[in-house]
Amino acid sequence: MSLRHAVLGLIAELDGASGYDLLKLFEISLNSVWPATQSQLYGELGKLTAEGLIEVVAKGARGRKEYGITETGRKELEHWIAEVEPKVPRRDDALLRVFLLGQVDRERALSFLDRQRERVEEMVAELAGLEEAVPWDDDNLSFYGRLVMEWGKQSLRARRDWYEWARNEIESRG
Amino acid sequence: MSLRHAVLGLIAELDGASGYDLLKLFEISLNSVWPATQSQLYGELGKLTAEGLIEVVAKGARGRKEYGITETGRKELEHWIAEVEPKVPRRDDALLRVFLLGQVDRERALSFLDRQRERVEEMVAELAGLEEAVPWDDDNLSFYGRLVMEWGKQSLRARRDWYEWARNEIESRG
DNA sequence: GCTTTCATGTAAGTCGTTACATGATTTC
DNA sequence: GAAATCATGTAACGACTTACATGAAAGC
Repeated sequence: MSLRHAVLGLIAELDGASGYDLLKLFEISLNSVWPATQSQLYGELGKLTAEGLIEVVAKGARGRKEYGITETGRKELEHWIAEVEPKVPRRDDALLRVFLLGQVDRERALSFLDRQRERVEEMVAELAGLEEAVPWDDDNLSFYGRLVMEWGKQSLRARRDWYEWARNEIESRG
Repeated sequence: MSLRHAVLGLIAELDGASGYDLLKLFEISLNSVWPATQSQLYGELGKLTAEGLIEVVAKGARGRKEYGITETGRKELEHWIAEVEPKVPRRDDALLRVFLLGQVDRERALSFLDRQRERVEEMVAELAGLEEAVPWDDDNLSFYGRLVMEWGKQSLRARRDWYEWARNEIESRG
């Protein structure tokens, strides 16, 4: 049930937006935190409207519908942000492979870890590039977006270090 | 498509197992990497059998069916581990909240980050306790399980530090 | 006039969660 | 004999992905 709060939150931050606006904003801002497809988005907008959390505040050209958050929606959003405990994501494709690494021979295991470390390094570089490219403002979206991006970099660096360590553990194993 | 490889991998490691065996093993070993419910498991065993990646190798009391991995299954497993690139998990409930933290007042934002830092600290302690409680063997499952657990601890510590840093960033913001 | 961008909607299929349903065997 | 454990299966619902489908307006 997080997509709905992502949508609700962006509509609140933008002070009104269309499905199309949101789609663009998801791509550039929420893509690494809570991605959403076009089809999911329009579906959710329909449900949120039906439940009275958002409403159509204006209609534009080409069938454009601009949504605004309602009082009910704002309450739900604030409640979700501050009072609902987040669940910790657990599923991790790469770690599952590490767990099962005993099923392939030593050479392939080592090269797997080396390759993953490289991939992570590329991702760090990409993020750093993105950080420079983004025109950081001093609004809330920029401020909190920067915090989130900082987490992205830190966690990738931690992952890189761990891959290196794990590789050495395997190499020095009997 | 990772559940199937988790199942395949555990059957290979155990050298044969029933749905019930796997259910128990998922709970104690894969719970923090790739959790699965009973209903998912039995469904996947059916599909894997139909596709010839596993087969029933023995039948026991109470309708018990023991599965073994086939040659096809083993090839698919090794291919998936060593050659299919893992996808990086992106969705993170807690980070989405941080991104939208401008929607609640400063006080609630700070207390949110404090509470999350505390929760992470509890999780670190829990993991450390689990690590001591587990009877570490010197088989592959233990060896690689330990590597994965080490990642769990490192990433939680990184997250804790970040929560602390982010809190201070907000506090010192104009 | 043609292409791009804006703009919305729906359908099919997979994956995951929760709950229901049933029964055999072992342990106390 | 009752309770716990072993053991499997299915149904309903929600979330996510991919693909299909359509059309209006703006830019060149």
